[in-house]
Formats: sequence, C-alpha cells, structure tokens
Amino acid sequence: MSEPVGIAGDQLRAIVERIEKVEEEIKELTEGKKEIYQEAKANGFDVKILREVIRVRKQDQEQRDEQESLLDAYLEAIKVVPKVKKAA
Amino acid sequence: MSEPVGIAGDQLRAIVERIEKVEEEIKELTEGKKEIYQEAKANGFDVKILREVIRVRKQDQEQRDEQESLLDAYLEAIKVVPKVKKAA
Amino acid sequence: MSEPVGIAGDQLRAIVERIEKVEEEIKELTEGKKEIYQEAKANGFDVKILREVIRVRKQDQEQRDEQESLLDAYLEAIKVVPKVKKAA
Amino acid sequence: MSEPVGIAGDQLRAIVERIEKVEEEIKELTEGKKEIYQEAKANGFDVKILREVIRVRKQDQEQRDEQESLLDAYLEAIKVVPKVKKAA
DNA sequence: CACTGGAAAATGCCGC
DNA sequence: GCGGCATTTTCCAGTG
Repeated sequence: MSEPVGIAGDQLRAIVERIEKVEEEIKELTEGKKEIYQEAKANGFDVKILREVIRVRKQDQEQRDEQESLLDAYLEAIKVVPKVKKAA
Repeated sequence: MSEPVGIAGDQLRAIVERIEKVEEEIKELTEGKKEIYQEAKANGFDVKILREVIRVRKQDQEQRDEQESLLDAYLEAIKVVPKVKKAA
Repeated sequence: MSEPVGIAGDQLRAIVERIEKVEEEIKELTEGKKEIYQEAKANGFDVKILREVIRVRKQDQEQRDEQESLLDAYLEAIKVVPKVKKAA
Repeated sequence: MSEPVGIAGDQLRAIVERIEKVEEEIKELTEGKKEIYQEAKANGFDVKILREVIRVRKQDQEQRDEQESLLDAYLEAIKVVPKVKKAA
C-alpha cells in the first residue's frame, strides 16, 4: 500500500514541504514584526502612525526606484550604461 | 538640519529600521515561495490544486490546535489542569 | 435644492438604502446573538468556552467544505465531473 | 451511552443551535450585502466611494442620535418628556 | 479602559 | 484589463 502514486507523489510531497517550510519562516518573521510593533507601543509610540511612517517610506523608496530606472532609460538612450543595476 | 525631532528620534529610527529589515526578509521569502509554485507549474502540477492542498493542510493543523485549546478550556473550567502546556 | 446630482441619483439612493437596510438587519441579529450569550451566562454556562465550542464547530464545517472543494478540484483536474454540485 | 451529560447537555445543545442559526442568518445577509456592492459596481459605481458614503451617513446618524439624546436630557431637565424614544 | 482577538475592508497579484 | 484570490491593514466587539 505504500507509494501508490509513484514518482509524482514524491515530487508533490517535496514541493508541499518546501512551501510549508517557507510559510513557516514567513510566519515567524511576521510574528517578530508584530513584536516590534508591540514593543514600540510599550515605549509610547503610536502604532498606527508608525505604520504610516513605514508606508510612506516604502512609497518614497518605490518612487526613488522609479526615478532611478527612468534615469537608466535616459542613460541607455544616450548610450551611457551604468556599471551595475541590481540582481534580477 | 540634524536631529529634527529630538529625544525619541534615535529610538524611532531604530524601530523603523528593524521593521523594514524584517519586511525585506519577508519579501524575499515570499518571492522564494512564488518561485517554488512556478517551478511546480513547470513540472506539470496544477497550481490551483496545489494551493488548495496547502490550505487544507494548514486548516488541519489549526483545527488540531483549536481542539486542543478547547480541551484545555474544558479542563481549566473543571479545575483539572494539564501537567504541562507548551513552552512560552 | 432637490435632485442635486441628476441621473444616477435615484439609482445611488436606492443602492444606499438597500445596503443600509441590510446593515440594520445584521445589527439586530447581532444584538440577538449577544442576548443569547447573556442568557446562557445567566444559566451558568461559561461564555468563553461556549464561544470556543462555536468556533471549533464552525471550523469543522469549513474544513469539510474545503475538503469537498479540494475533491471537486481533483475530479475536475482528471476530467471526472461529479453529477451534481450544489444549487447556485 | 446516550445522554451522558444530562440536562445541561440539552440546554447547551439548544444554546449552540440558536447561536449558530443566528450566525447563519447574519452570514446570509452579509453575502446579500456583498452582492449589492457587486451589482453597484457592475452599474458603474465606485465601490470604495460607495462605502465611504455609507460610512459618512452612519456617522451623521450617530451624531443625530447623540443630539437627540442630548435634547432628551435637556427636556427631562426641564421636565418636558418627549412622547416616545426608542425601543430599549 | 486598554488589550487581545476576530471580522471586514483595502490593496496587490495572478491568470484569463 | 479585469475579476477573483491572497495578503495586509483596519476596525470593532469582547474581556479583564
């Protein structure tokens, strides 16, 4: 009765386990994040505002990334490629 | 231009950086997860079903956890505490 | 002062009223639920445990539903459709 | 083996069933609400704004209720009670 | 009345 | 590109 589904079964099992492992790690980090917020709150910070700070900074970063890629486009258009970009 | 908000500035900065670091790590893991799904798909697996398998397994686990906590609640209600629970 | 927005006004009004009516009904039911808990408490039941019982039973049901939908997904994936599913 | 828990068991069962029935009804209404939003969207309304309209109207209503109860307080203070208030 | 946990909403993402 | 799905965030009820 063992191995009824054959090779694909093993493969499936491996995939499922890998995904579950990653999700477990994500869950731990998420809990860690929650704890940081709790700690901040305990130190008198307003969590809601703190979240907004994070959000705004993320947006800023995205804008900066956009600008940078726009700059890349310009540079490429005039044939002066930057040395490195980032890992794909 | 330096130290505009004074007192809590350093603390705030530290908190924000810690959160952003954790979020960065989460993001990387999430991308890793995505790649696993892609890879599975490339190997002929049905991603939709795969997701559903993961979900059902997760619910199984949660189910078990909650049954356990329900039992704990019963036991506590009738004053028969279990010897050990779990590591905090 | 009457009919300020014109065309879609009536339609919008109708939508808003329908939603508000439904929300009103939900609110009443929620209050009814609260009363049942209070009554149970007055009869000596432990509300906390009661809630947990309800929760676990709900999850049981969801579990069953998802198992079923997973099965459906499998059957569909291997092209063996079940005869009937459920009333839309 | 039947009826191991006695009278309280029946009572508990009844309570659980009543709660579950109410929750079922709430769930149906909630789904109905969702459908109204979907329908509105299909008719070209912006759901997010629609929600905001509902929210604002609710706030207005609450303010009006507050004002009313304030008025009641005044009236009572000067001994002129209003005919009806609302169902407790 | 502040804190926790659970429901609803907003957002982002992917496939069609 | 749009609608459905998954994740994240926000909100609210319940609890101590």
